[in-house]
Amino acid sequence: MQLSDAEWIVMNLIWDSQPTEASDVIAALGADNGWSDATVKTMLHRLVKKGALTTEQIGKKYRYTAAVRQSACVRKASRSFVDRVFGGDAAPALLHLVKTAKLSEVDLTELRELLDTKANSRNSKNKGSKE
Amino acid sequence: MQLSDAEWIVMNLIWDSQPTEASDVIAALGADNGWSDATVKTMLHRLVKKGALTTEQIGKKYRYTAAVRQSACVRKASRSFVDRVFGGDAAPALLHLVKTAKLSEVDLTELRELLDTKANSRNSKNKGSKE
DNA sequence: AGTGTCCGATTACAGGCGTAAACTGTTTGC
DNA sequence: GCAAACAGTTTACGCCTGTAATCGGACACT
Repeated sequence: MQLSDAEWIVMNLIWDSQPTEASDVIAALGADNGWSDATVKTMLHRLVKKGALTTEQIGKKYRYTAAVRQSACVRKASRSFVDRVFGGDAAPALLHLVKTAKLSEVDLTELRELLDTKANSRNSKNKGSKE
Repeated sequence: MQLSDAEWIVMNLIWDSQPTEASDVIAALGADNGWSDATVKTMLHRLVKKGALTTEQIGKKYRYTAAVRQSACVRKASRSFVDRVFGGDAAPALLHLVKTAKLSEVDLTELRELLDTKANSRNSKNKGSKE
């Protein structure tokens, strides 16, 4: 599922607080982004049409629920980003992001732990090709 | 400078081997991507028009040279990626990428060193930003 | 019951993108 | 010198995007 910029904004909101009604989305995004009602409605409709959202009719209103997992979309977008900007090579991408990002100490610690984990698992079982 | 997918492909090639003539780009990208000559020409033209490339006429041919720094485009694309997918928060982006990326031991080491550097510089010049 | 209101659906429209053919002018081989 | 090759410019076209107005049906209030 490829999402456009604007669609990401909508989906991020819905992933955070699904199921959601259109009015909530309209309120939130109108305030945050200055989109008109009509624009948000269009977004919702397109997302339903492309299968990223489902609607269930509760009484007379509809509730919107994500039909695609956020993690899957994130994975896809990340790969696409690394592919296009770094030619598919994740390491320079990471280096770049670390260099430019503002990271809290907690973030740094967490990242280091993750790297340690990766290094260890590599050392112990370095024949598992399970990705 | 915002580059589209296809434009990234062209620009990455040119950054790697500038200055370049159209024929080289056509040859490389025709082979790699199966693009027709016409398509590559269009890309080059559009990139010139949007200011990402410059042409200098050497004799009768033109040579294409990047007019924007790769690093600047990378920075912009990275920010845009983090913004759209992770709501501007770099830390989850990094965690995700580290989790899913295949990283060599060299990559891992390099990353850890970079993290250490960041942590140290933060500790030494910490002036109580409490956020 | 009529009218305003809310909400989803349909329609609109300009600009970007991927893809490419056609046109034009120059160079070069025959 | 003329035709083929080459290179840059113009034009084309359908789809996606961002942005939005308008339509149409159901409810709600007067």
